[in-house]
Amino acid sequence: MKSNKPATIKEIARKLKISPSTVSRALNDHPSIGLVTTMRVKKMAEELNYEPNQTAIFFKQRKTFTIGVILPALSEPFFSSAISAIEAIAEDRKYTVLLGQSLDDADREAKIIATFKKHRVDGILMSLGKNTTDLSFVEVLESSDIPVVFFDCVPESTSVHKVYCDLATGMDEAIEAFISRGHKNIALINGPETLLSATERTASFQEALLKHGYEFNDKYVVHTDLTEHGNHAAMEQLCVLPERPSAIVSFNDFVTLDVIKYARGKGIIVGQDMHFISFANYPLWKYMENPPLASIEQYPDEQGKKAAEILFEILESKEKVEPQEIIFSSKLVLK
Amino acid sequence: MKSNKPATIKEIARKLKISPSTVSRALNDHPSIGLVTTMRVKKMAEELNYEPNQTAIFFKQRKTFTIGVILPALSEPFFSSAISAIEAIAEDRKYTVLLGQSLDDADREAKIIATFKKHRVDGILMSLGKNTTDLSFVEVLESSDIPVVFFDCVPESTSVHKVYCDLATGMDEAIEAFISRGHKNIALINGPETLLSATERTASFQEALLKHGYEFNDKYVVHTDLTEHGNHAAMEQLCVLPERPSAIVSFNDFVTLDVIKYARGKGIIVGQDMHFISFANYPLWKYMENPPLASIEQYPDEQGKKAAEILFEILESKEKVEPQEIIFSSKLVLK
DNA sequence: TTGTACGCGTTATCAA
DNA sequence: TTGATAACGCGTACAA
Repeated sequence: MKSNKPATIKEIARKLKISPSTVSRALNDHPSIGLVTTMRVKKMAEELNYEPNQTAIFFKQRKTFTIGVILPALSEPFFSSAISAIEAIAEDRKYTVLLGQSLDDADREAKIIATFKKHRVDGILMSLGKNTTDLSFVEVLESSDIPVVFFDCVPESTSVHKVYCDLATGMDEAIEAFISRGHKNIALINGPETLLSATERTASFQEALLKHGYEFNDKYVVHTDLTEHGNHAAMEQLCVLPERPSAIVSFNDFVTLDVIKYARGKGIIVGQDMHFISFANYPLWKYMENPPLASIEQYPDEQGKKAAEILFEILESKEKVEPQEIIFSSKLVLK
Repeated sequence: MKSNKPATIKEIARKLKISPSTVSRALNDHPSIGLVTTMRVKKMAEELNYEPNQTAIFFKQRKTFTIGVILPALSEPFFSSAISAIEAIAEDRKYTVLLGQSLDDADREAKIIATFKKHRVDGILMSLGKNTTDLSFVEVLESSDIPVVFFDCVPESTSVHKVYCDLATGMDEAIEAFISRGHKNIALINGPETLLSATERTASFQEALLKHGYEFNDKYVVHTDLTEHGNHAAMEQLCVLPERPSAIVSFNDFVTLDVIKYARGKGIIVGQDMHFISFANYPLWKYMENPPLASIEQYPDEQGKKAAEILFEILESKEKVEPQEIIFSSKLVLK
């Protein structure tokens, strides 16, 4: 078995009776070093199983070739897609990905950021947790010269880099799909009212209805706290309305899953008595016997890819990069 | 806006007209430093927004407080559960997690290992890809003093640390469940024959049948390459048998999803004409209208947790830790 | 109680 | 073409 202390430049130099700097240059193919010397050095390096100590190099060049990715939870297929795209880009650029799941907990989020900062990541990609209100960390990171690019769940501020999906286009297509199929009573099961993404959904829901000459009735907008119980309760609220909706847009696919299950329990036939469209485009709808009518794709991989590209653009550019805002259009995908 | 060059110990020392070593000690609450000095130093550190440069510390102590996790794909809920458990343990110990997805590609796997080695991770947790045959990297890592703990998909070697799930117990329970419900013709849709995990399944399938006094007929064992088409083809093979099986154990939940869909297309009613059990315990079965009879839980989080604990035990112990082998029992979970 | 000196592995600068 | 030296930021043995 080999020794566990990896060889260093110094050792090579000693064995060859030349100076460490010569060795360093030879290994880096510096033009000033003679061919013979270079060969000898490389041969010896090979023999001694030399491997550059990256921690020393990182330290010296003040760069770790590491980016941190912070997201709510990998259990959501949306985020596992996103991080896969990010990892692919990072690998191309010879960067490594540090992982942090916030689990929608602002404290955890803060901790992860602190850890990443300690580890001197070169940059951060982040999708905010649902409960994050304090965004002061952005400035802290900025003052440490660690760029952040947000994706999917992004802050309102215009002075940050962000990549996200415009919900309005998908919502509009959803409403249109429902209307063209003759639905009169269209409801929205929305997330907690405290969420920006929820208020956006309500706004675009209302707008889409009006645009198509429909009335907006706020009785048809209910809210869930996104727990199973909350999802069922929201559905219950809609079911007891005098004119029960026949078409429902819901906050996301997870809500729809719960709601469909609830509906089944009530004897409501999905795809016949009641139709669903939700956000996210959960990959397994195709296996369901009675899937929703459609899902609104938000392109996690495109978002991750673009966010990563922006981050690397920032890292590779010497000048300050102006805050970028990239907006993808969400899109209705029929099932 | 603050400067982007974080303050160093030297600067604090200069401002306070004391030596850097005193500052260092004060910041680390070294007992020999006077209370007043300590206070002054800390105050100045605060003012200058001092943050220890971890890359320097990592470099010096030859330790990065980083572990690498290599797994096939986060899109499998099994692995996203596992990595979440790992991340939780790592966070406790103040370690950070570097992510690498192999996508079942041996070349990618090798690349990731090389990258992790360059980054001088303190240890590695790994679940092998389906196509990995060359395990020589284990010795290479060992010679670099980077411990590896395998989980779930582990090598056969007895000289490595590994945590995995014994498939036989779950298989036995599955067969028993089928038999007790009166099934005579029980089939197995297995993965590629080249996979160790597939041969294991066949062996335990056979064993369980014999144990219950049933004959083993290899016509009832078919193989799929795990693509959608392969899954359908395997099912087709079973359907054309003279005595069509009424109960099927399949390689994993993804295979079952495809197969159930196929069965539906053929007018076969799942849970009536045909019953399924598969490995993995995919979390969304509960939303399915006609779910499989049961799923065999393989405890990704327990596996991840245990593997991480072993790794930290190795990292924290000064002596060599003997190769550990932890085997969880898989367990049938009725749906 | 505090300061001096050194080293971790590498590379850039300057000198030879 | 090569070598000596310094520096990155920190911690610590040794000296005072």
